[in-house]
Amino acid sequence: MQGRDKDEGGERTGHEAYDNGEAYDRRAYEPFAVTVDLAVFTIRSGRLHILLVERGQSPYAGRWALPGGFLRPDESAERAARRELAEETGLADVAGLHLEQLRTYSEPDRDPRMRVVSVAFAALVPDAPQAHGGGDAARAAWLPYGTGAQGPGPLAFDHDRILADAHERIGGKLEYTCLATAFCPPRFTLGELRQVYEVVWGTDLDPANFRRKVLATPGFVEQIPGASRLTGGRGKPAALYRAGGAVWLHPPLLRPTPERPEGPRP
Amino acid sequence: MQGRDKDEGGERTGHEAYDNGEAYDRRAYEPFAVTVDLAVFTIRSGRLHILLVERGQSPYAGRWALPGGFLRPDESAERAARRELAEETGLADVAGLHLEQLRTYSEPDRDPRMRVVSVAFAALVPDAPQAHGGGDAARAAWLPYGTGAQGPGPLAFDHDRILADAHERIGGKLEYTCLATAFCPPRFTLGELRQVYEVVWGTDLDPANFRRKVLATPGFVEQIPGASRLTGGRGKPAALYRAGGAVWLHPPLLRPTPERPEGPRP
DNA sequence: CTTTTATTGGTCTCAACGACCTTAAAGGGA
DNA sequence: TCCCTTTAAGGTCGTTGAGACCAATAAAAG
Repeated sequence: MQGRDKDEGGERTGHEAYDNGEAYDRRAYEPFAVTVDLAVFTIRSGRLHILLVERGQSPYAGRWALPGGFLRPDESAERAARRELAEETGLADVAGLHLEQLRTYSEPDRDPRMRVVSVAFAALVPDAPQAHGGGDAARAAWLPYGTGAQGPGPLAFDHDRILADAHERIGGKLEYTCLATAFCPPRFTLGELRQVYEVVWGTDLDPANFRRKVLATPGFVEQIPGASRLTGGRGKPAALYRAGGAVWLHPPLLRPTPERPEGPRP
Repeated sequence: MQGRDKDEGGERTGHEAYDNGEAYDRRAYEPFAVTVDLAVFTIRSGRLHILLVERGQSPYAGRWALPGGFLRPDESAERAARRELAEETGLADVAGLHLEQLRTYSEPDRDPRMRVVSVAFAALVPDAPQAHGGGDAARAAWLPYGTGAQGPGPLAFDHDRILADAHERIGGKLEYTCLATAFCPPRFTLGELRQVYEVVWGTDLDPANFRRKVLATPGFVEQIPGASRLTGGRGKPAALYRAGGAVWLHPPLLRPTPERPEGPRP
C-alpha cells in the first residue's frame, strides 16, 4: 500500500524510503511484472466451455493456458482485462460483457523466468464466436470445461488453480445474483436460462420450480410480448425473455443438495 | 499473465518479447510497485472498529490510511499481508487470524507519485490490543467504523473505497459462512456472537431466533460443558461456546429486510 | 396418427424463518 | 427486603418458500 511512514521499529525493510520525497526511490522496493489472466466462459452445445490459448514457447510449450497479457502503463487491470477480452474473443461489443475480478496470484515461483504478479478475471460470453488465434503461431480455442484435466492435460503455470477458482466463483454467484443472463443472448427462453445453471453447476433442475423461482424475482427477466421460439425444433415453443434490471437474487437460488464446495475457500 | 505468444495481429504491444528466451526483456513491459493494503476489523465496546495509521508525509500528510507495505521479492501477497498484520497489530498468534484477499486496486492515478498496484486484504481480529504506532513518527489507532467519514475526514488515497469494499465483503460473508467466530475470543457466549452480526450489519437480531439458527448448524459452535459467564454483570449467566469446525453456513443466515446493498457490486 | 420433447401451470408437503410469549437467573435501586 | 430491569434460554405458531410430483399444451419426428 501507500503510507508506510513508520520505521518498523528497527527492522530495515527499505520502506522508509517510500515517503521521502515526491517520487519513490527505485531501490526501496522490488518492481514486479503485472499481468492479467482471463477465465472466459461460454456455453456451447449444452456444455460449459473455456477459452484457452496454446503456448508456443518455453516454459510450458505446447500446453494450453489462459489468455492474458501485460498491464500497460496507463491502464487499470480492469481495462487491460477488457482489452484482452476483445482481442482474444474477437467480439465487438465487449463493453456489455460481464467481467469480474477474481483475485490476484502472486506466489514467487509461479513463473520460472521472473516474478510475475497476475490479476485474474472471470468473464462470461453469451454466444461463442470462433476463437481466432490472433496472428500466426498461437492457437486459441474453446475447450469444454472438463472435470479434471482440460482436454490435453493440465494448463500452464498455475492456471488450473485460477480456472478452478473462477468456476467456483461463477457457480457461487449464480446462487445470489442475476448473473446467469450474462451467459444468454439478448433474447432467451427460460429453458436456456435454466440450462446455464445446470451446465455450470453440473446438476439438473426442475423446470417448473425453476420457472416459478425466476418469475417470482422482480427484475430478473422480462417477457417479450408475443415473441416465442422453437427451441431446437422439438417441443412446445417457449416464450422469449430479456434480462431485467435486477442484479441481486433474493432470496437466493441455492444449488441442490451439495453440502458445500469441498475446499475451504471462505 | 504468461503465455502471450501471439502477435496480436499487427498490434505492437511488446508482448512478443515475453516468450523469446529464458528471461524477460525488461523493455517489454512496465514494472510496477506492488503493495498490500489491510482493512483490519475488530469489535470494541459494541462498535465495529478499524485499524488505521496516520500519515506523516506528503501526499495526504496528516490523513488516516490503511496499514500496509511493499511486497518483498520472496513473498506472496498473502505472506506480506500476514507479516504486516503482525507488525501493525502487535499480535503474537497472527497465524490463526482470518485474512482474506479482497481484490486488487490498480487505477493508474491512485498514487500521485508513481504507479502502485495494491492487493487489498480484509482481516478480522477478535480482541483489539493496543494499537502500537511502530517506531516514531507514525501513529496507529483503532477508530470506530463510522457511516460516512472515518472520524477525522476521508482516508488517504483510495482507501475509503477499499474500506467500504472490505466492509461489504465481511458483511456478506457473515451470511453464508461461519466467519463470525473469527471476531470472538476462544470462549464466547451466543450473545457475543450475535453482537458480531448486529455490529457489522448495523441491525438488531432476535436473540431467540438467532440462537436456534446457530445451534441448528452443525459445527458452527460447540458448547463448553459446565462453563458460563456473567456477560457484563447484568442478566442471567450465559453458556460458553467455542468455534466449531464448520466453515459454511447452510442454509445461509441472511440479513434482515434490506433488499440488498445499494451499489451494484455483483 | 402416434410418439417424443419441452413448456406451462397446478397441487401438496416439509423445512425454515420471523414474530411473539414464557420462564430462569442475575444485578440495581428504593 | 422487595421489586424492577436485564439477559439468557426455550417454546409456540403462522407464513413463506422450496422441492417433489402430476397434468395439460403444443409442436416436431417417425
